[in-house]
Amino acid sequence: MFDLAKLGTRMQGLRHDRGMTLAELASVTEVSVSMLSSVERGQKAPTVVVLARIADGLGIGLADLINDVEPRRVIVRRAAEQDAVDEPGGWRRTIVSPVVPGVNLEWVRTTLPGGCDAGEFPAYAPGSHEFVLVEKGALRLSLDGQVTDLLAGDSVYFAADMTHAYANPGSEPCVYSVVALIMRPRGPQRG
Amino acid sequence: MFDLAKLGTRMQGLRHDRGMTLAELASVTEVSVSMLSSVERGQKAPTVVVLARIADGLGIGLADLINDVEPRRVIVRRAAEQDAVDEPGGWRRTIVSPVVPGVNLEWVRTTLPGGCDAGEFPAYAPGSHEFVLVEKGALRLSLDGQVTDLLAGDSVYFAADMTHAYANPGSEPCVYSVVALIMRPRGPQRG
DNA sequence: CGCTGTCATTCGCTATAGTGGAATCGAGTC
DNA sequence: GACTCGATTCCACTATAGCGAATGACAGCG
Repeated sequence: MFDLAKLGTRMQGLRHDRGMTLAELASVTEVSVSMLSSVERGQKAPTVVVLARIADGLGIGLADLINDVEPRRVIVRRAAEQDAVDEPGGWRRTIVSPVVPGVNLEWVRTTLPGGCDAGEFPAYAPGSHEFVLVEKGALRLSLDGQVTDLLAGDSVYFAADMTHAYANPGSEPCVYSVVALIMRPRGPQRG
Repeated sequence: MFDLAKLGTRMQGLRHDRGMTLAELASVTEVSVSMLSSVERGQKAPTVVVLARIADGLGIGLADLINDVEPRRVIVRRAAEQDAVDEPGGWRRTIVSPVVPGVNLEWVRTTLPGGCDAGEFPAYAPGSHEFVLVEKGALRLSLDGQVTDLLAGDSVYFAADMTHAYANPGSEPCVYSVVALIMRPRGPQRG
């Protein structure tokens, strides 16, 4: 069940952080003072439209307003800037998936020696997906420059239309599998 | 202004991806069919409470439903939070792939004790594909009754619109991964 | 050709979100 | 004390979210 009280508390905190009164927020959001007060007290459940106006008035995204209300079972990292170095070494990759006509799925199992960098891969066409499972050791995954460290058992999904690089930051070998659903680029496209 | 039509379209897409009807989603979410239909068509603005129930019924976070501007790009699942299911018979399966809206890919890693039979799975809809990689031990794969024995390192592809059964004929444990691309015809589906 | 089952939409009704206003209740301040 | 300011709570009222049931729409089947 959705925790209205928690949402209200969070809303009030954000409003106070900005030094706003209910009346001020009301004039910005076009939501009545009484409604704002009710929502902050968890006494009424706003519609998404009203909540979106409130979030906008607070200068944040609607999802941000909700994110902390719901316990997050996953970690989200957004694409940032591109910043990666590549240097191929003595690593080994195994193509697991047989080539099947009409199926654009690739399954590659890779073993990276300690300290080895598998290099950077270009962004695929939008709509491409990639899954990674670390079986052994540690893997450093860079997505458009955003670094994520993974240990054995960890798995990741990411939209593959961003540059992605794999490296083994540890000293012992790292074994990981990559399953990729690759979309063919439509029309002229680079990469 | 909040785009209700977009939210509705997204909701409907997610529901279709899961092969659910309005009635099925209604029974899971405790939201009436008519309300679901209205929201999908952008004709009504649900309250956060209702929207939270819908998101839950779709198996995603509320923020994910709302965050249409920026669909989730990166999802990390730590080893500690992997869903491990212990099936009767002493075998264990781990759902590797995070749930990604719009992507009907399933990645399951299974450990079968010696002599264990994981049982038979029904045929999926035509157009479904399945890949298997044996990491350790031996695996006996039965496809529409035809038996294939696999050893560590072996991999196989098969069109998943046939019945398929997994068993460990040896005495030592068998570890294997299955990547499945499932097409949704209709009706409830089981992994 | 109806009959039957399934899914989606529309319809009538009730519950409640949401408005505007006014009264009330603090805690300061002069 | 009187006055201000912000928040809360009442009120009457309207708009609409949300429900259950009826209605379409559309397939397969005799």
